[in-house]
Amino acid sequence: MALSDRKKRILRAIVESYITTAEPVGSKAVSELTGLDVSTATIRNEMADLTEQGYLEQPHTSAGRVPSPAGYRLYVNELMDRQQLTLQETQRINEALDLKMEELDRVIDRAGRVLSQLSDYPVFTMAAAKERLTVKRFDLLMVEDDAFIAVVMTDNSIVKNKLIRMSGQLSEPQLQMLSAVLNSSFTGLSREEMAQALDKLETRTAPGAFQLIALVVEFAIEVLESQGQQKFRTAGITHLLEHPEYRSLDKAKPLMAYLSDEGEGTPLPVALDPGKSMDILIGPENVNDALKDTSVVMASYDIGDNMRGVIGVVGPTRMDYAKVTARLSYFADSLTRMFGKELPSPEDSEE
Amino acid sequence: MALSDRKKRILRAIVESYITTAEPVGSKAVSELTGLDVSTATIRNEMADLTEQGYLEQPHTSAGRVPSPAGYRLYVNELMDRQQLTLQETQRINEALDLKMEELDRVIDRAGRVLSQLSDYPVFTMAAAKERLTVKRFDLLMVEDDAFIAVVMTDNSIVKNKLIRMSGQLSEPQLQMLSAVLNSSFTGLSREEMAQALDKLETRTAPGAFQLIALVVEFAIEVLESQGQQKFRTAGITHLLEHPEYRSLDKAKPLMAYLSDEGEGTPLPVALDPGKSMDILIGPENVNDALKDTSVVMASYDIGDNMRGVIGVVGPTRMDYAKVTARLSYFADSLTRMFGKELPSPEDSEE
DNA sequence: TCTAGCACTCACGTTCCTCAAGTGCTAAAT
DNA sequence: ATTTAGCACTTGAGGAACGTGAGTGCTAGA
Repeated sequence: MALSDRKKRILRAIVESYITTAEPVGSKAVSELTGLDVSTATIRNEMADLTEQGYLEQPHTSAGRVPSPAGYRLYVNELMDRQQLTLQETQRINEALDLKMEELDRVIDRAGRVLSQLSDYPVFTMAAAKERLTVKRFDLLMVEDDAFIAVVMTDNSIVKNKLIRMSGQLSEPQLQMLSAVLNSSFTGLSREEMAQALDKLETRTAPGAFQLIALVVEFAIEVLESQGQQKFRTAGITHLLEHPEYRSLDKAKPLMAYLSDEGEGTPLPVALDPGKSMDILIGPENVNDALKDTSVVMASYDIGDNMRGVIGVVGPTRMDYAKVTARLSYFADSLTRMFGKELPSPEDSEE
Repeated sequence: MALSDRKKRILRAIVESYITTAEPVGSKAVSELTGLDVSTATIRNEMADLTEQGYLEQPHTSAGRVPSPAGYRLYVNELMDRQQLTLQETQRINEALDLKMEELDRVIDRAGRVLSQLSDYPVFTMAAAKERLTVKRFDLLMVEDDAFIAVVMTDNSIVKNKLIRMSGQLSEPQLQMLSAVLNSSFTGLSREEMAQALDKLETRTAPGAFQLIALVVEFAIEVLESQGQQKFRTAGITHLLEHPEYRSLDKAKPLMAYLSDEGEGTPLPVALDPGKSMDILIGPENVNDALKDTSVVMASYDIGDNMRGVIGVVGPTRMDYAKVTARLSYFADSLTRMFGKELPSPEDSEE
């Protein structure tokens, strides 16, 4: 049952008013906002209909109306104007991203921070490998008599290194031998496969050499792990406090704790459908309990061929969807353009 | 003017009660807490004295007393018991730090998080080079026909690398030549000196080679910069909300914003005297406005010979100093023991 | 020097009331 | 059949009045 045009106008006015004021909207206000040339009584009737159809809610018998999740859903799907960004804003974004191409993490962190400032909501970011990662190449590099640097280059061209100290000494040819073994037996393997290959190798290799190889392979496994892991980061959580729905600490605390407990074992809040480039979850559509009264708008971007990131905005269900989606999609597009296919990774990595 | 023993006992009782309850303390409560065998009236007299001497304050005529900053100061300097850590806590700390020895940043991040959990206050961390940093050694490592990895090892044994792509091709001997130039002309120099040396080199080197050298040196300068920078990070800001003094958003917001605006240009909140290993700043003793009603307890730890870090706890002036100092100093000591002199860098070396 | 007692002060919680905003319904008008 | 005007009703917010209790300062006596 499609809504009449007038109902849509009314719903839209209510959503937009409530988004900005966070106060229930009454029939009089709607009449003024829509500019409809009908009396408030008529509007009340329409509002009663909308309530019955589940698009609006009443906090209590005699307050104005508030959009229900279904109302927001309809709004973002059909009613909302795509907002234009101002020139300053695009500049701001570009600056944040351009800035001499630092390492991946930092760029994304910075992106999160700026997006949060532009949207007045907290922002989270996440990045993870799409598929299986492998080591493309090992290099060993003598630095002192009793130490060498192991350089590991992954599939997606991330390069990491580690200084390895030995008890004995090692000659250059011996090192080359190790390097040859590593490159022939451990490239192109996933973590589990590497572990298996290492087991097999143990029996038919001299213990001394095996020990060194094991050290390097363990390091490589760590690298793959850290790349494969989803890194969850947040920025601008304090923006939450600016919105009246989080004035009460009981509301704010769980969500803030959830968001700020970054890094360590955060149960991932979201999974974006591979097809979509942008997704909106409104209130109860979120699985996680901490997000039940919260909306999440998120977009994905690609990092090289083999990784994908998600950047998202978190706010009250009455968040300003039009504003947020505009900024978010611009960000995600810029990030993809920046990290996209050709240049598969931030070239510098470190440790 | 030294305080009488009884006055000290009273002050101490008031501070400790107020620390746990966050409620003004009345004469009756003091009488019970101290176990002094005098009437409440006597205690009232003593409290009046203490108020006059500036160690206590009254929120309003007829509430109990609250410690003034001077009161806290006296408490931390003379009255406070050094708390013992429980076995579980030390284990917790050790686990957090041990955990297979990841890179420096992560260890410190994790340390901050655990310390925050143990103390129920937000924690900040900072690390910076003590003196001038230089590059100890360059290595160039061919990876493909048209790309090589530049490995830079600093003074304090931090190793970073970057993949450098070229337009043309390069032979192994040519690469060795570049490496020789870098190691002879750019090691042991500070950032500024490297920039100068690069200028001088330009005139007497072939343009192609010079361009590659410039890329590597620029990278090296970036590395030194990033090491020299003070990295300000925080953990557990939401703990603030658990304390009644930050119930009102007007109080909580500025401080939280200040703390959570990590990374980017945070005006550094603190500078620890080089001599001291632990320092306590109470309320107005803080220079920064956002910290005026806030106390900071911080301790320093050493990272190798050339870097020093600060880890600190932020909370209301009535923070539980005894508890915090105990945990903090244990952390700082452990960190120093871990990163201290001998093994100067995050890379762990295996025996 | 300490104590007991007393009058005084304030913040806080409760209750009660009013007020304004907004509603639903009905009856008349278009 | 819709729309409008009018009206009675509901409800939360805000404010005044009030009692309560914790805590104080002061004074007089031990």
